[in-house]
Amino acid sequence: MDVETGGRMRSPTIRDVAQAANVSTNTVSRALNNKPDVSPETRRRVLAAAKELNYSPNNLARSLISKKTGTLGVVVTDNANPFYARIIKGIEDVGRRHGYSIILCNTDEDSEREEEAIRLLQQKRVDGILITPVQKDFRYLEVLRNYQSPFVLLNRHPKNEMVDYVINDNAYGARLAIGRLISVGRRKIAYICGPSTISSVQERLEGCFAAMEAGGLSPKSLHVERTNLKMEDGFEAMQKLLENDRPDGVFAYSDILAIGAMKSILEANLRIPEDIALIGYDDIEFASMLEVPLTTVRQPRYRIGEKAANMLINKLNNKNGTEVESVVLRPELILRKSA
Amino acid sequence: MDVETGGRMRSPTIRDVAQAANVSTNTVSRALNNKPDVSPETRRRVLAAAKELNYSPNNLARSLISKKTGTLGVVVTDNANPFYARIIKGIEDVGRRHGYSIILCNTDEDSEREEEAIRLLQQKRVDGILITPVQKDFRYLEVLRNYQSPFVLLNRHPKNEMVDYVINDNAYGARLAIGRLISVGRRKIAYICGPSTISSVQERLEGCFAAMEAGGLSPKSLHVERTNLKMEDGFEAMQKLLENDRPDGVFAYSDILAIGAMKSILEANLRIPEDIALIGYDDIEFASMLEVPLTTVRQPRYRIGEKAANMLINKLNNKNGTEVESVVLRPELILRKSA
DNA sequence: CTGTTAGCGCTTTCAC
DNA sequence: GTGAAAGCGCTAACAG
Repeated sequence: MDVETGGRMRSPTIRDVAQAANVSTNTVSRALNNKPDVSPETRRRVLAAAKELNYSPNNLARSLISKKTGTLGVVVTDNANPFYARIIKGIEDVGRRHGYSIILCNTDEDSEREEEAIRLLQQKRVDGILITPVQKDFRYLEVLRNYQSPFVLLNRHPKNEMVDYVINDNAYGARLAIGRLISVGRRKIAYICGPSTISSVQERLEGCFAAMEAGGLSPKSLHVERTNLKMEDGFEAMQKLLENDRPDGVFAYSDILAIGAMKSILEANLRIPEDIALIGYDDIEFASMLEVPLTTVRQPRYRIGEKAANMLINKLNNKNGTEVESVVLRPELILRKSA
Repeated sequence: MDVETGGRMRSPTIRDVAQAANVSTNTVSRALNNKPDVSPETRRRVLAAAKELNYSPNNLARSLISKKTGTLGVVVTDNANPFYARIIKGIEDVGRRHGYSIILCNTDEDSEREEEAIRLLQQKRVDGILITPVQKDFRYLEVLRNYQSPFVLLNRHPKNEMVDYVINDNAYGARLAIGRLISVGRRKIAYICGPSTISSVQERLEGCFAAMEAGGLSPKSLHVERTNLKMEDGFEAMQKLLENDRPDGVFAYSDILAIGAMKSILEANLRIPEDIALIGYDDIEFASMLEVPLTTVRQPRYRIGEKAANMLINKLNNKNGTEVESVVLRPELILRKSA
């Protein structure tokens, strides 16, 4: 309900409630915040007045004083990517339980937008930030650090920097994948992946090399096909691979890329896994429902979100002092039909 | 960069900048906001000082005065559902272009949480709200209306109420689906759907009836299988249908339900579409990549988000006065293998 | 128990 | 052009 003042409507403030209840604003504040030192009778009157006026406290004013907004910034490359969508869900659940809401920003893998997003969140004075960095450059780290509030990195992290992050063991995951391809007799193996600046891309690459070595194949023989991270990129990358020196085993950096690759393989009238064995990464919801159910390396996506949110909230409460924490979750190979 | 005051660090305020530049806070404000009446030299000094101190304006204080937060609330049932994920993306894109960020809230189809979310957004003084109502009751409407700011409903809307909303033509979409099932010779048709309180569920049901009639089948013969909206619900609903009086054509309220149903059908060693033709709704990204590529009714998900965000922002700018606007987008049938 | 005063960081009059 | 003063809505510190 709004309050009328000379014809203009405005939402009721604590002063309106105070007047209605015939007390000072201070008393209203204390009654509404369940502080002691308010007589039951007064409290009752205040509550009644607040309800009557449909009063809703203005968190902006509160935050200005408390220096806490109860808001976390979440920066990802694309909220519609099922991988991130699920992580966001984990963050939102944990956040809500602890009284935080989240402001969502997409970067679409664009460093400019990433920087804008961080600055914006900073201006809105979010209490902390959860971010999957674009990693085309390092500006984000500088901007984040100039900001006095805590942040936790998701999925990607800079080498040799002391920052909090939650990732999965990318090298291990890649070893599982390549190991599987080798164990089903594949010798001409390709890795379809994204830009080399992205830490998870590179860590998986190193895992690939290690697994090749361990499997008695020359790491040099691994065909690394670089592209971007959209489904179409996977499609095109696979087409290239089909055109020259077709592999018999393909490991894709993500399920999204794998799906693109799958499309390409099937369109070429080749069979999966008979002609080409295919393995993805992430285990998004639909991996099991695909035309060829996808063998993939599962990351605990929801838990990544949960864990990161919990870490951030602990930091906000100043648990564990200023100690830097990194969490590496273990992925697992999910065998289906594609490899 | 932070400012030190007796050992305690705090982020720099406009006063710190003013001191550093040897001007009043007022002048800083005007310089930073590109207002006229600031000499070039002063402006330069202010900007330099702000940069030096790494000053970031506090939007809370600004918003307290301007009564605008540059934030929109987005309330959906589940951000990880690909249907909503894509709508959110549309909202985020439009919002960002117009200077709005978004606070994301999930309800998980729970009216309590919906009410909490709206109240929270209200306290945070978001400029407007975009919401897919749970529609288990009507409290949300009351709460939204008590709030002085505009809102736009997504996908679902109450009957006989003057509110702004963006939906797709559910009855039309359902007619396309049922029409298709009939045209491929199906006579025993089932509709797997959610609770009857949800407007889109009922509108599609009415479309089903109309299409049955038009196709020469008794509307009464439509088997309506009510369930909830998760994939497992689709699975279980289909199992029930298989057990008693198996249909030869199934229309599912959503692709998610259709996927559950598909699993159930294939597990029973029945063929799609030979034994049972199956049609979904929404056309989520993966519908075309499923084990049996899904025939479905496509909704323009991204555009729903875009359109709703644009409507809301127009209202905020007080275009179109106070006129209530409802937008009904036209869905289309996408023929694939399942029907 | 309750009211008064001051101030969070900023913008907006209104003087000068 | 620039500064001083007031105030957005609220809470914290201090009186009484």
